[in-house]
Amino acid sequence: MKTRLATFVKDKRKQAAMNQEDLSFAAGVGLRFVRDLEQGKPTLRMDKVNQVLNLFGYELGPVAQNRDEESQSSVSE
Amino acid sequence: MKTRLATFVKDKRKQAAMNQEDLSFAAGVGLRFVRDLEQGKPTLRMDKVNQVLNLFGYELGPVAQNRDEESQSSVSE
DNA sequence: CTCATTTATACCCTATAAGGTATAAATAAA
DNA sequence: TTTATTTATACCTTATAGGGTATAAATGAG
Repeated sequence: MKTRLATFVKDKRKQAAMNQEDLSFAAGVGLRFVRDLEQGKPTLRMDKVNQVLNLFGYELGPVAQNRDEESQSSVSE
Repeated sequence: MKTRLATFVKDKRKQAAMNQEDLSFAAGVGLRFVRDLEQGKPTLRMDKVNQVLNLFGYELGPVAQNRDEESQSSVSE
C-alpha cells in the first residue's frame, strides 16, 4: 500500500533529483530500507524513517488521520 | 528526552483518563511499549506507534521540523 | 508518616527489522 | 527492438525492539 509517508518520501526524493541509492547514502540508511519505506512497509523503525525525513526538513509526528499535511497538491475530488 | 510524540500521547491519555495499562490494552500493545513511547524512545516501530495513535484519531506522518502540529485544540492560523 | 496507585528501570527471551547480495522487473533512452 | 538505469523481490544473517516479569521510584490519598 502506498501510504502518505511513502508517497511523501518518494516525491521529495524525485524533487531532489536523487535515486534511491543516493537517498540511502545521504540518509545513512540501507538501500533496502529506502525501498521498504517507499513501498509503504508499516513496521519500520521511527529513528530510521526520521533519518530520511530530516534530509527534507521533516520528521515523524502525530497527524490527524484525515488531514493532508501540507504535502502540496494531490487529493483530487 | 520528551519528544513531541511522547508528550502528545501522554497528554491524550490523560485527557482520556486512562493509565498506561488501560492504554496498552486498548491499543493492543505491551505495557512496556507504552512506557517506552511516553519516555520518547526513538527506535519504536511505526506500526505499534500507530496502534496507539489510532485510538485518538491520529497517525504518524511527516511534519515540518519546527511546526507544532496541533496538540489538541485547533489549527490557529 | 503509611498505604495504594501509577510510572520507570532492569533482566531476559523471542520475533523480526535492517541491510547486504542477487535477481527480476520495470522504466527509459538508443 | 536492445541496452542501461532504476526500482522491486527474495534469501539470509545479525542486531535489537517488543513484551513479560519483577522491582523500584514516584505520585497521591489518608
